[in-house]
Parts: sequence; C-alpha cells; structure tokens
Amino acid sequence: MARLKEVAQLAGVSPSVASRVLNNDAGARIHPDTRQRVLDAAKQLEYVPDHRARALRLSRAGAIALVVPEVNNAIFASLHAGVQEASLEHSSAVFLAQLVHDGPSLNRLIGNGRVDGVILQRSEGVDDDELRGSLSVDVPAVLFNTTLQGHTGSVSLDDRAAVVTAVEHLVALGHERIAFISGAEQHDAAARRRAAFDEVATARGLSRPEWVQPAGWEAPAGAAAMTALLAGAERPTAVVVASTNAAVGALSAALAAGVDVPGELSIVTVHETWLAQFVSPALTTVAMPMHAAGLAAATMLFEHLGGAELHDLVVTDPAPELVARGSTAAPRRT
Amino acid sequence: MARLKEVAQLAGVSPSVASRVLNNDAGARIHPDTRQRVLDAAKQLEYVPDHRARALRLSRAGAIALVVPEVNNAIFASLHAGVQEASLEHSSAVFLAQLVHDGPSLNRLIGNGRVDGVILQRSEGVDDDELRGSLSVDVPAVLFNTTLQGHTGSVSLDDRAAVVTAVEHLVALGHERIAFISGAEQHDAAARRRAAFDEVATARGLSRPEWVQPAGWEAPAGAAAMTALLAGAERPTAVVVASTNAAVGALSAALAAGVDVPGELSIVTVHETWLAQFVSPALTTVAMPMHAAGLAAATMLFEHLGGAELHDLVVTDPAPELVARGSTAAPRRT
DNA sequence: TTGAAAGCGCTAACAG
DNA sequence: CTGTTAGCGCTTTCAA
Repeated sequence: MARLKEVAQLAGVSPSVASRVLNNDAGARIHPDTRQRVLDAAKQLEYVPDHRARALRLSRAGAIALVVPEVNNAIFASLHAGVQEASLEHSSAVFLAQLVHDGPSLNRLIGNGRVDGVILQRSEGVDDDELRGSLSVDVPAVLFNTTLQGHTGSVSLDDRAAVVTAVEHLVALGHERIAFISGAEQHDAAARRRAAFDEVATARGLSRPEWVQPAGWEAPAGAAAMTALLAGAERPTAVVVASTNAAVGALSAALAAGVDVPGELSIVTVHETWLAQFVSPALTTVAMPMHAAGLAAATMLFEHLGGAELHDLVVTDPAPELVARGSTAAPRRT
Repeated sequence: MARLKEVAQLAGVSPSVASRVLNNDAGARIHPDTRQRVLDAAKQLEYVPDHRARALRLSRAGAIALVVPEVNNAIFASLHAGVQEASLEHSSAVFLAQLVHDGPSLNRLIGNGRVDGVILQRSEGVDDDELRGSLSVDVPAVLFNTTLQGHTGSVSLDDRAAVVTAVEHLVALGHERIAFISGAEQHDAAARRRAAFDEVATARGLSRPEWVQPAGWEAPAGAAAMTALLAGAERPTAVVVASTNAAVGALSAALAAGVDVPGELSIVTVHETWLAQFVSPALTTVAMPMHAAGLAAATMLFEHLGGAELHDLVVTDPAPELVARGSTAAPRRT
C-alpha cells in the first residue's frame, strides 16, 4: 500500500504538493509538469489514500449509514439504490446497518466518527422515546418516512396518496365493501395511511370500523389480520393492505381459508417489490417513489454536511402509481 | 464530544493513563483510585473514543464488511445474524455492502482502511476472473459458499447434503420422475448441487438429462426454467429447485400454467426463508445452516486478523434439514 | 509555485 | 504506578 510520502518522493516533490495535486485543490497553483509527475507517480504506485488518516485530519468519515429495521426486506432495494446514487455523486460510501429492538445500539453500530450522517428508518415496535434515544448520536440524521417531535430532518412518502390510489382502484372496479389491514401501531406512516383510509373509505360508507384491522409490516401480522377479518360476521369484497410483506401474509391466510382471490376478495397493497409478481395470484400494488426518496434523503444529508439546513420533505414525484395484477378484480355479483 | 485529553484532565492524570484504563490494558499497573477517577470522568463526560484516530493509530478499522450480491435477499438474514454475533464478540462492527456487476467496485465500496476484512459472496454472473479482481483488495477475504483457484479462505455449505436431503424426501414420497432447476451457471455451488443431483437422481434413473434446467438464483430465472420444463414432452412429477427465490418463481410459473402443486407436481427447494411459508402452497425446503456459516466465516476472519491462517471450511453442523410443507406430496397415481 | 511544520486524537515505547 | 514523547498518514496554514 503506497503512502502519499512515497508518491511524493517518486515524483520528486513534497507531500504537500502531492496532496494538493491529488485532491484537485482548486486554489492551488501547480506547475503542469509537476502535476503530471505526481499523477504518474500515483498511478504507478496505485496510490489509494488512507481513509483513516484522511478522516482524522478532515474530521469527516466519507461515509453515511442507511439504517433500516430489516436489511433483507425487498422494500429497501430501491431505497438503497437511491441512497447509493446520491452518495456516489458526493464520493461517499454507504453502510447499511440493521437496527433491531434488542440488538446493538445505533451508537454501537456506527461508532464515533465512522460515518458523517445517518438515514434512519423507524423499526416496528419502536416508540417515539426509543427512536429519540437512537438519535442521540453525534451526527446529523435524516428520518425516513417517519417524523419525531423536536427533530427536523425527514423524507417521507405521500402515504395518503398511496391509500387513495388503492381505494380508487377498488372503487373503479365496483367495490363498496372495503377492509383495511394497517401497519405497525407505533408508526406514524401507518397512522397516516389509516387516517387516509378512514377519510376516503369509511367516511364514504365504503368500509366499517370493524373492517379496519391493526397489524404490522410483516407477513405473519398480515396473515393474522386477514384471519381475524375472515372470522367476522360480514365480509368485505376487497382489502387494502398497508405493506407488501403483510399483504403476502394476508393473501396466504386468505387462500388457506379457502377464499377465492380475487373472486371473493380483492387485495391491493402499498409498495412494489419483486415479490408482488411472484405470488399467486400476483399482487396489485401501489408503487411508491422509493428510489426518489432515497435520493432525496441522501442529498439532504449531504447538503446539510455542506452547511444547508435540514428540513422535512414529502416526496410526491413520481406520484404513487397503481400496478394492476391478478389479485384485484370486480366484485362477484351476488 | 469529549476527547481523551479532557477526560484525563478531569481525572487529573495524563492521557496515557486514561487510555490504559479505558482500554483495560492488561499489563498495566494502575492504582485503583486513579482507575476509578478516570472511569468516573469518562462517564461524566460521556466519553466515546474517536474511531478515526484509533483506527489510524492501530492500523485497524474495527469493522468488517459482509459483501453480498443482493442485500435484500431474505436468504442473508441469518447469515448476517451469524456474522453480527461473531463480530460483537470481537467488538467489531459489520458493514453490509452490495456488490453488483456494474456498480461501484469493491475497492470503492470498502475504501482503503475502512474495514479490516471482508466476507464475500459471489454474485450471479460473476466468473472467476471478475471474482479474482474483486479480491484484489488490501484486506483478508473469506469467500462464502464459493471457492477460487489460488485463494485460501472460504466457508461453504454442504451443497451435496442439501440436494440429497431434497431428493430423498421426494423418493420417500414415491416420486420416480424428478427434475432439477439449477442455480447460476458460473457459480461453483450451483455446480456442486447439480453434480449431487446427477449422482443421486439421474444416475439412479430417477431423472433425465432434459429435466435438468439451467436457471439462476432469482425468481424470474426460476419461472423461465419451469416454463421450459413444462413445455417438454414428458413431465416429471417433482422438481428440486436450487434456491428459494428461484423456487418462488418456479411455483408461480407452474400455477400460472394451470399445474396443480403438489397434485401434479411437487416442488422442494434449498434454503429456508420467511417467504417459503407464505407462498401458496407453502414451499417444502431444506434448511441450511446459514447462521452457523456466518458465525464460522466471521470467526475465521477475526482469528486470521489475530494471526491464525485462513483455511477452507465446509459447515456441516447443523446438517441440512428438511422442512416439509404443502408443496410436496406423493405423486398422483395415473 | 513549492516546502516545512503543525496537528487531527489516540496508543505504545520508554523513562522516571 | 505514572508521565513524556513520538508518530500513525494526511491536509493546510504559513513562509519562502
């Protein structure tokens, strides 16, 4: 591993000059020949700057962390891609970290000085206090699709639009009896989706309070909620599920109970992942701008590191888009 | 952010003493009172060592990278957990990184000095040369479930046992016409699984060459392979799929073609994930010791950092275990 | 246009 | 048992 000093020696200059050349120091007057010699030397020695020294000197780690509840959730694929994209432009690395309720603390995960900032998604079962605790970290944090009293800096999705899109799709198909399987209780995004459902479905007589089932973001919770729904006296003809994985669980429970989907029951969910088209029937989803949100969150973070203020942003472009598949159809006439 | 110097000042000692106390330096004779004063001061100031300085001084990053082709694949959940567990014991952090064919290079991802070592899984479509290129990194690397000529340091699964377990399950159910949907062409694990299938199925007259379909690790490839299989003149009564996501795709394609699973066709796959039990019918799988493998890989890496040699290891304990679910049944008598 | 020198925060000889 | 000192590799004044 070549050191800067060696590059300088080979080029016959001092380390400072080498440093200036290799960092493209703007306000530096370097003789073209010197510059070239340094560049050649660096190439010849395959010089790669030492991140540790550079980080120490600059008080800057050159990396940000994307912290999610469950790394393996396909939901995050495009979020991650968006964050990566912005990071590449800011020549920063992205570390993905998984923060779980009983695991290592965020501080432990990202240490002191390992990253310059954090994009944090609230895990299931994490209330405001615990979230606040996680944020007691010495780097700026942008929250993803969640907000917290007293914290500025978040990027959210248009949860209301997502639910509206889903409900409108069902209404257009002719449904008038629509249920809702909600997300994790403590999550404000879940609350927003639920409020939107109450507004556009329940308030319009398309749903009933007992058809609104609390659940969570994952498949088992979705399955349990569906089972509870099917146990009711009167069944809806369609259900909106607040997240894809829960929808996979809900679909599984419905089929296991002998319900014909979409014949007896249509299912539409929020978030598009590869999985949606590989369950049977394939799930109709509302695709959310996860890539754009990831890009926006990372960009906000980098701009903040450059001096700008953090703020709270809702990503509305591209708008939520319905992806119609086999799990929704017109209600069967009875 | 309190510095070590401030802690030392508050405790009325020199930075070196403070350092020794806070690092539990074994061969250091510190007066109990002094020690206590330092500890108190550190607590009072909420001292957290600066990773950058420490990394520079110790030439050690205190972190390892787990590099996988697709971060969001549920397969990696328990692998990641195993790696985390070992890392916690060695007070190291784990960074998860995604290495894709046309994305940032591994060197770019982990930088110079950001991590002390790497656990690397071969991505789909990466041949030996490209893999070798990725390994030209200045830190030790342990390969996961792949090996490479000239590279020592790998942890693999018992691919043969997995396939044998799957085939035996089908044979026990009475199947005599078994197909195989293979993994990614360039992947040696795929080759091992396929060789095992040839040995225990084809060679025993339970399969035919044309029932062995090349595919890949992901759902679309599995779906395509199933479609090809169903287009054949004679159909098998069961199929072993080399990976779970491909099996989800294969199942989807079979159902879409109107095939009754498991009535007309049983499906069994390798690797257990949450998804397996939430497709319909739920997939019978062979659970592999991913957690143990993650633990082993990280442990090997840390021991190597401590001076031990890297070696090539096959994790056979716990043994692959069949998890019977709805996608397999006795063949229908015709 | 270039070089010398200081120092980021920490640890590890080496002295005392 | 404790303090002094040097230096990890880099960037950046400041002086030449």
